[in-house]
Amino acid sequence: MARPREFDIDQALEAATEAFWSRGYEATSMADLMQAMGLHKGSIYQAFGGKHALFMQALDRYLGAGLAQVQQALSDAGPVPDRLRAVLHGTLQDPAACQTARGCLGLNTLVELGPHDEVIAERVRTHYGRLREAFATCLAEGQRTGTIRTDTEADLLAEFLITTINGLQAGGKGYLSAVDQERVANVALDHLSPS
Amino acid sequence: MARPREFDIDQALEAATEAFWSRGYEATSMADLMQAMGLHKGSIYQAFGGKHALFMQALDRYLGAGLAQVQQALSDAGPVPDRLRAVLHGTLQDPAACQTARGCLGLNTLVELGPHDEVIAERVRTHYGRLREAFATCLAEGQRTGTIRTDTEADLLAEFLITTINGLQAGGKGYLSAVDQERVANVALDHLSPS
DNA sequence: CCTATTATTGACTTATCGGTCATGAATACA
DNA sequence: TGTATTCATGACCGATAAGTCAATAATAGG
Repeated sequence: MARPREFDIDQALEAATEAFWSRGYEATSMADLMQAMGLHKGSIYQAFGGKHALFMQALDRYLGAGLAQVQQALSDAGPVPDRLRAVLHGTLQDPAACQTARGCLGLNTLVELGPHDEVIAERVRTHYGRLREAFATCLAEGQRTGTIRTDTEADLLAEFLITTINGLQAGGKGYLSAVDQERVANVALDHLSPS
Repeated sequence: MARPREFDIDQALEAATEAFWSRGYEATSMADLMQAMGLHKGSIYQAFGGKHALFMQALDRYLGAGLAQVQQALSDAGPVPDRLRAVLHGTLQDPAACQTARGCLGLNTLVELGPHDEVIAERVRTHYGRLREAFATCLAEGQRTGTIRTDTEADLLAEFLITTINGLQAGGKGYLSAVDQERVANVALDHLSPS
């Protein structure tokens, strides 16, 4: 029995995510967010509780969706190496093509806020933990079916892949073209084959 | 024939580097810099010309020193794999041990400012270009002496190594312990051996 | 229709941002 | 010693930061 909200929470959160994604946390002002979300300042504070709280909700939404996407791609049918290749290639981006190479919001946040914001660091930590689990499960399957080398634990190979992805995301923000990213990704993927 | 400067430029620049390194560009205020450098605001503006100009000089100094260090380590005596291992291990850091895991200022800058500041992006781009050259030269030597695989170009292997390093630097800012970083580094280094 | 409850709006507050500048101090050279 | 020149100092500036709040609007239940 009250006045109903005039905007969609999830849609507003997505708009906020876009803003944080392209500019980073510190460089995104409330004015930027107001414009991106199409809302007045008061509405944002009432619905989300402030810049930091808004960022957390946007981050959670982003990480959750990204994780689900990866989990699905990794549990597809088809050979394990193909799934891994699809996931890695799916993350690439051309810094020349995109006006602003946003990279991955998770990585951006890890680098910008990881060492200073313990609450956010915790979220990012558990996200990368889940990501590692997803990769490790897929890699273990590959090890059982003979398409992935067995002389290294699946968990470690998973961490290696995530490290590669993060390195590629970083390179894509400035000095690595999409083609070069793909070449490097293939080098990493080659390393997973049984010898 | 004028009043001499009372502080050391390079020392002040190093203090500024420390500040930018631990907090990032946006999150470091002029007040932070004043405290870190032990200088009054006017002196900083007169000597360096403003926050952005100061950051550029600090970044140049940092990247130059880092490149020289890597170049020296990569042209050491001893087997090529040992040199590469030394360089990779030299970049690792424990996020738990350090209060604030600063990572690498070059990577931090690439992620924070790469897509938005063309002047800085250019510096970072040429830095990573030189870094790739240094690694490629060392890797090519290893290929000639039989300690590095020859089925992949040295340039590509170099880019792969830099990608790994950047991924490790990122992981070290939040979710990867020094031990785990070392494990992943070893996986990447294993990939360089001839089959 | 009345009322309780929540949403919207935009003016307002306080603090801090990067940056400027007038003043006074310290030196080298004449 | 006088003077030109650069340096150090900190008060000051307009702009903008995040955040607050009182007034108004819109709904649901009674």
